[in-house]
Amino acid sequence: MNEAVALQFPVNIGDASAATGVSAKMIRHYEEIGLIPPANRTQAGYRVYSEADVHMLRFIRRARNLGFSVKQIEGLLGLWRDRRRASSKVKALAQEHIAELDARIREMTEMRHTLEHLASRCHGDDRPDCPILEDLSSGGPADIAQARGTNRRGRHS
Amino acid sequence: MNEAVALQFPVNIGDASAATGVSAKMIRHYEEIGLIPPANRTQAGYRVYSEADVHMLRFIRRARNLGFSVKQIEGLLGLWRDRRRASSKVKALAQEHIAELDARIREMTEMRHTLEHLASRCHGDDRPDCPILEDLSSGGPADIAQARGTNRRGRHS
DNA sequence: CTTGACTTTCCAACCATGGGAAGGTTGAGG
DNA sequence: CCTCAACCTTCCCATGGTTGGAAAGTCAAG
Repeated sequence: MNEAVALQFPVNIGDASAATGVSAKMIRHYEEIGLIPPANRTQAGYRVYSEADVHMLRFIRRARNLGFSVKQIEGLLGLWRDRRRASSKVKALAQEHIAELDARIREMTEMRHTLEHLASRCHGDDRPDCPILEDLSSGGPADIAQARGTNRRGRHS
Repeated sequence: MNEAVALQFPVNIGDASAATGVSAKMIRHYEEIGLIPPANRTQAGYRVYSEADVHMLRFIRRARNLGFSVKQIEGLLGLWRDRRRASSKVKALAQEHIAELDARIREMTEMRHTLEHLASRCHGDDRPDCPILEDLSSGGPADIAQARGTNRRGRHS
């Protein structure tokens, strides 16, 4: 149905956006922060995008969908454009990102775990007592080291 | 060693921070956004915190450690203070948050999966060919519906 | 009094994104 | 030719949670 009527290049930002799934706002933003080079302009000042530009935007969206940061995408784009790149560099970037994902997943899984545990012991009825609040209220296992009893200039003598 | 010299209340923001693990910056921020009531002040304008205040700040930090948003903590604090609360409300809040965690974990796990798959097929040597870039460059399975062939006002006639 | 560790407020940045205002451009249809 | 809607432009603001710094005031110890 949406047979995609094959847009003819170059296109305006709206078409570029629709063709790539990157919002016009974000396309401008990426240009502003230098992730993509400044677009060509019509005499009226409208940005115009070539097929290659659209290709690049799609690349960016896909990388974002995989959770790469803009910083990382900058690197990926550089490698993408460099036909003499070493695939090891790409792989390293990917693995760096995988490690980040792992860290975040681990962190959140731990939270989920603790929370699940607490919730499972909460009656969940109209009585007020609740292990969740009790834990938050006073020191579950996860507490942070205490320091500084009173300021060095404390009034202790 | 850090036998915590038992600070005497009320305390300054620095001591409150050290005693709770919430940075002074964030304590002021929480006050500003109304998560906590405005602290009492000395004549000089220094914020002072009672033992109860410190308790509340610890509560907040623990909730944050579990990944609750400030919005959610607002709710938790309300329930915490309400001795006639129904534990069901607390549980509901917790489960709402668990669901959010689940969603994010699922999302990131999926990313990790895809990425891992691609990375495993990348030689990672000095040759340039790399399935990671190839996938980003042209349509892995995750692509977004295309719309709008050309603007409605397109030059098609 | 000086020193330095504290405190205050204010302003800005991060990251990625969205919202909206005010104004210019385009092209189709009347 | 004029009007109207749908585009486009730039600009500023907001989100969420946190950190950073600057400029200035306070406080206690030496």
